Amino acid sequence: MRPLFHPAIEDVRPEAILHALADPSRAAIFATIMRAGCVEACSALAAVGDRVIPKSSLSNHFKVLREAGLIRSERHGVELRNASRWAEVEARFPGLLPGIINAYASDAGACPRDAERAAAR
Amino acid sequence: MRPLFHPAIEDVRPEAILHALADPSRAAIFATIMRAGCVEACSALAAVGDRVIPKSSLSNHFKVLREAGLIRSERHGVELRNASRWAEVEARFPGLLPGIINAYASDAGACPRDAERAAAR
DNA sequence: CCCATAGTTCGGAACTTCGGAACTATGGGA
DNA sequence: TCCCATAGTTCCGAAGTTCCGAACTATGGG
Repeated sequence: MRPLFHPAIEDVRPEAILHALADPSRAAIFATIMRAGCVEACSALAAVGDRVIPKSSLSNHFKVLREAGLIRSERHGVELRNASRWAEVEARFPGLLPGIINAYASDAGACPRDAERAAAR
Repeated sequence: MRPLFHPAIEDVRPEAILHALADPSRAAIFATIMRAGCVEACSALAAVGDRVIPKSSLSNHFKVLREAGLIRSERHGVELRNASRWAEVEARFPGLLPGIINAYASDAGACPRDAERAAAR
């Protein structure tokens, strides 16, 4: 458990980032870590929207984000603090993260309405 | 087979785009369609780098790109012509596609050297 | 030493992806 | 018209991935 693996920024691959953020829960977790002034415990994110994420799935989501090079996790006492690696990733792949985060943000407005429409059928 | 389904641009979801482009073969296919002046037959893309892609996998890749809203396919005689929906997607999610395409492009330089280094061990 | 809390690992069920073989659709001769 | 060639699609089994509950490990506080 101890040695949390973080890839060096030059080993970060675009496909890993896209794969990590192609899951809306993971994208939401990542967006929260970014917005939250860059440090957040895993358990603070146990829900996305109104959906509860089981601990084991959460643990896996964090692992995927970590191994994609998107976040850095450190043990602080009994909990894990997660910081986004935004600046590093932005330097390596300029425009990638803003594009993705904006896409999800602009979609968030459309999504509830879609859900209503779907429910109305 | 006949009715090729294309989502309306407002139904296109960011996670579908990320998922479609998280596969390097599909990203390469999409980049080629874009660069090639926007129209290309499926079979013109039967290889990515030096790797041959079987017909059935190719067909599936095109389907994923189509259903993600990234390309538009039309039958022209016996073949399918594929055009990228870049402008529409760019209008809906500004910066998303350039960010992704640039990330892959800037990684392409790093990749062969990585391969050499790995081979040298 | 024991307990509580925070995460990780394990393992099986459900889902996805890959690719070969067989199939369908379209157009061009003869 | 019939047959052939070409371009894609569908089917299906093997291999891989994801999800999540249960059991486990690590850390710190009585």
